[in-house]
Amino acid sequence: MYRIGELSALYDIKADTLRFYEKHGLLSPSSRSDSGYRLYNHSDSERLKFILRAKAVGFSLNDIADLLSIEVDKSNRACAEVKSLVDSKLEQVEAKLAELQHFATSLKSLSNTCCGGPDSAEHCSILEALESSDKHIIAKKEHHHFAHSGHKD
Amino acid sequence: MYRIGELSALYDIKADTLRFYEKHGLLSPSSRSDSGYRLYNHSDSERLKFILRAKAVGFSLNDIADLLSIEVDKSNRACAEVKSLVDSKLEQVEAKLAELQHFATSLKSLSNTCCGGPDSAEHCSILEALESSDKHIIAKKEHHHFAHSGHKD
DNA sequence: ATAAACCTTGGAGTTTAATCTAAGGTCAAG
DNA sequence: CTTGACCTTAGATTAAACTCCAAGGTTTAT
Repeated sequence: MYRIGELSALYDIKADTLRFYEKHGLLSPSSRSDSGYRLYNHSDSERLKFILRAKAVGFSLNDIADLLSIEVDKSNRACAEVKSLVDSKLEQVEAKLAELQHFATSLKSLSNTCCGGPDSAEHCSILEALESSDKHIIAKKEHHHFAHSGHKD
Repeated sequence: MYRIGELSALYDIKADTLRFYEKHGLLSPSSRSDSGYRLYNHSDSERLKFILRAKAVGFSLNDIADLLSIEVDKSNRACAEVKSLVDSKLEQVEAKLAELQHFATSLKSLSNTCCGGPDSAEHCSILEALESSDKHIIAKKEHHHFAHSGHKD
């Protein structure tokens, strides 16, 4: 059992943040001491970890409340309603994944081209790197065929 | 060339948001009309796309300003300073990727177990699904050997 | 040439997610 | 038995990211 100060220290957040999450229905301590102190157990701690991870990848506290509300009735009853929620969140997650993979590729290529390679930089900004990673896909189709194609600005 | 209303409509944001981004140094129109209207070109539009994508995957506007500031001097001069910025952003992106993959796996397993399978639900919340996806990795090592192996919590 | 739909600015207001303050109760150590 | 670190509550303040408003100029269509 953790008191509010212990749990907040564990995740490097403020005790106030935990009270804030409680007020907004995201995380309540599973019990209280005789004198009214909040007491969090392991499961509360796992729930907090989830909240913080979800937040880190761009979900709002409302989104997270939705995710946490996915508590399917064991008797298979609530499944239909829940499935659409899960699937819509899964779509969001997969869209974010695709974006991030794009970013990662661009940052890697930026890092290699600008700072690792023997030549002077050709891709010189994250934007150019992103554009060139798009072009790379097209270039494959056109078999890397860069003639003097009139580039009008 | 887009006017502010056209560009904002294109990305389903408010014109005010574009003025806000301009005030905060994220995106300025490449020119103005005679009467002072903002005029955005294709490259401005690409920059906006980048901003919105970065935002969607959990970067703050400050983070995004950092990313956009990665404009390496063609002469290879600024590379050293820039490389550490790129690499630290890459680390952030890869951490987010790992989190999201975790989420995606859990949501998929939740969807399958609860709503697709012939059996009644066993994983009944996103939290249990996340926990069980951790266990799954351990289970692989033990060659899917679910005997009564004393599971001490 | 005048209305409707757009644009300009500066500044105020809103939402989300915390973070701080004040006034007081609790608990372990000296 | 009191000092200091911790906890309680309610409510005020902050910061980021918009979002709206007022007063006025511009463009386009009739």
